[in-house]
Amino acid sequence: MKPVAGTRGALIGPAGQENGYVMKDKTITIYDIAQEAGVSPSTVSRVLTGNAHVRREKRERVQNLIDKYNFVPNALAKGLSDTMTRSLGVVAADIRNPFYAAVFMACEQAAERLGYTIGLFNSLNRVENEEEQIEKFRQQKTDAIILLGGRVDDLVTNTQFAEHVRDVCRTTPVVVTGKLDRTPCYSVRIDASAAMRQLMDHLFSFGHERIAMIGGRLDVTSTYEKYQTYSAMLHERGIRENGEYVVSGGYDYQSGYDGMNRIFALRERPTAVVAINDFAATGILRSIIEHGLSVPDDISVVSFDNTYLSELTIPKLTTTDYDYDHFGRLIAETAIAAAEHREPDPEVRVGTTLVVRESSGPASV
Amino acid sequence: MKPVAGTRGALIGPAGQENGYVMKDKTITIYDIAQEAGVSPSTVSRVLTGNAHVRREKRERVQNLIDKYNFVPNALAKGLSDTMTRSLGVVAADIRNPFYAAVFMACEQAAERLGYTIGLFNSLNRVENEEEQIEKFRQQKTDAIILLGGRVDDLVTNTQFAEHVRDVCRTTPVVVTGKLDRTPCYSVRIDASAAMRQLMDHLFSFGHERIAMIGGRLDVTSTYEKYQTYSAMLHERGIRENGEYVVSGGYDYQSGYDGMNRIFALRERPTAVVAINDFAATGILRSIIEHGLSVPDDISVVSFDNTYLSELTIPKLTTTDYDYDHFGRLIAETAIAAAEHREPDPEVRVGTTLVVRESSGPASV
DNA sequence: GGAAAAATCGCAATCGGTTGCATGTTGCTC
DNA sequence: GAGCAACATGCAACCGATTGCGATTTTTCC
Repeated sequence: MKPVAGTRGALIGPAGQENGYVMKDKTITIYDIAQEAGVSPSTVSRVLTGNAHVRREKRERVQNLIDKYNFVPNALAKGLSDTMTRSLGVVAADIRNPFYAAVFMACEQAAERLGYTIGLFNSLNRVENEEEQIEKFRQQKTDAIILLGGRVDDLVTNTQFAEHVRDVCRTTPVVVTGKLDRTPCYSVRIDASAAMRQLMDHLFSFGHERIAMIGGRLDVTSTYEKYQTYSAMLHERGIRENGEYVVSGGYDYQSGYDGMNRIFALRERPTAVVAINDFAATGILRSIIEHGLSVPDDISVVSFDNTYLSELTIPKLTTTDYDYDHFGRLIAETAIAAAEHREPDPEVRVGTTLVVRESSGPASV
Repeated sequence: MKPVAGTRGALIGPAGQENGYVMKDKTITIYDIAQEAGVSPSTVSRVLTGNAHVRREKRERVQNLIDKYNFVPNALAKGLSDTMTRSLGVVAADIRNPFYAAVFMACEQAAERLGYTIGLFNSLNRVENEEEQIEKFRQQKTDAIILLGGRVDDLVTNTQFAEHVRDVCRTTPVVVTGKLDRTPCYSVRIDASAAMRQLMDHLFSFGHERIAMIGGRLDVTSTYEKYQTYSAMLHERGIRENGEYVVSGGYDYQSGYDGMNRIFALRERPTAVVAINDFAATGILRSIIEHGLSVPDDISVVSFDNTYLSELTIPKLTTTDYDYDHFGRLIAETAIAAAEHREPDPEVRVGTTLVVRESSGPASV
């Protein structure tokens, strides 16, 4: 930037406008305000931050100028001298997924209430991207970094990724919605196990015994926990676990659709299926309809997440809800508390609620 | 921040770790690198930015240290002296809406490729929020601000909002996906009129004449354009426009559902309905099913946006697609070009493609 | 009324970079 | 080998805030 002629704090000229073309106004600084108010920049800074004594008369004089010029302090400069930028960096696996969108929103709202700003980035689940963005946030000196889904959940690539995160943790607190072993970061996550329990209990109460589980990769922590619980609960009831009923895959429509088609290839089909999430459930619904059966009369379908998808399918889905506002708030609060060295609980799990809608019913004979 | 003892650029100590507790590492700066490399900070800066001559030997010496310490230049400091932060601020109406999510993602990907970072904020359509966030971005000195949907589309509150935006435009380029009259900001938007034309032609080709339009507020620019085209095309065909067939409302599931129920209250029902977007279409589908009719046999349903929703409904929706990657790229490129004073086209419209799926068919008798 | 305590407020350093200017160095040309 | 352009590199100012220190003014209290 070219140095401005004269010393700091030149006079504030009239807003620039030149023969039709918009001209950038000179950005005004505390020096400008200070000069016009006849005080020192320090004083302006003090009325800005508010935590110091300034004589009433001067305070008002300065405040008026601030209002008059619609002055906003430069966050970069502030961050530079403060070491606190009051900003959080979020890396989300895929913001198009309604689950992440909901969490992000809640998180962002909470952060905002606490006076923090949020930067978002989508990793699209590519590791390089994720690491790259974490670096970018580090450059920007965000006070904390939040990882929504993505690699934090993946037990396989976990090792090398954890390595990187571990490195980052040494300079910036990191909170993840998954589990990263032996890494000093905060974890705030859904109690996947409890959610599965609710779903299974619900199905049992309807007399289901042949229950399938479709979608999700077992190397993802939350999915693994779900499977563990699924398996355990069948055993508790003395029901033989049928390996063919567990079809792993992804977390989208197609995975649900393909998975259910696989199920239909079996000689004995289940009376109920648990989808890994609402998204997959929609694919499952489609497959069932295409096979000429109906939900829940022939087959019950339940899923996780209670995103808005579960209300717009036909039939509406029975799912588990997480109170997104609460979830998001916990994430934001944890991140901020960590940023402010208030040592938050390093591991928080949030509960779930069963939401019964139309897609589940008594087991067919 | 407490001043560090000694002069600038103390020696780099070993990574801090203390009886189990993680300790923040000292953040290293170009001064540290400079000292250890035995050169001046200017030189380090020069190898960092790359656009200056540095003797090969020194360049390598510095580069090695940068790698060794995994040094990342402080973006705040850089932004302070540069006046370019290479960051964009995005204010989205509601990121949970798959349309905005898709646009945002595309936009973000494009910006990233161009070396820019993105900050996101959700206005949830509340004006104060929107203005407040714009201010926040201004403080952060983002090089440009992008407004996705929200108030930029609203013709009513437009006046006062435009006032504010006009103010912002004087310091930061603004690009909107709508239309803001008499405001010096860039507009990149869907050709809503063309999209409607494709939908109507498609329906006409199936012999439909009694066509309803459900959802959307006429005081929103894009919706108004759609309605204008809808109306004009009926007239072209010499079809009398039935006022009761135009049911305005919101842009969500409920609006579609309620709107369609209203239609069913009429004595003569339409043979086809155009939903304001995929979201509303899902509600319409529900209403039709509940009335014991089927799509598209009894009624055809078409909509706008081609979000992933249109593929997971039963039946899958016929909609208009926008090539989101292209759309997002245009937005990002416009914003960046403006930021770099390269005067981009102030008004760009992106075309649409009809995607025929299962929800439309011949008019029933 | 006078002294100590408290409130004001400016100076100047600092955060971590970038860059114009000035001062060498090198390399080329003839 | 002289002359000159291009290259290298350091110094110091600057971006726009914050803040400790110390000087000055007010208040408060006996």
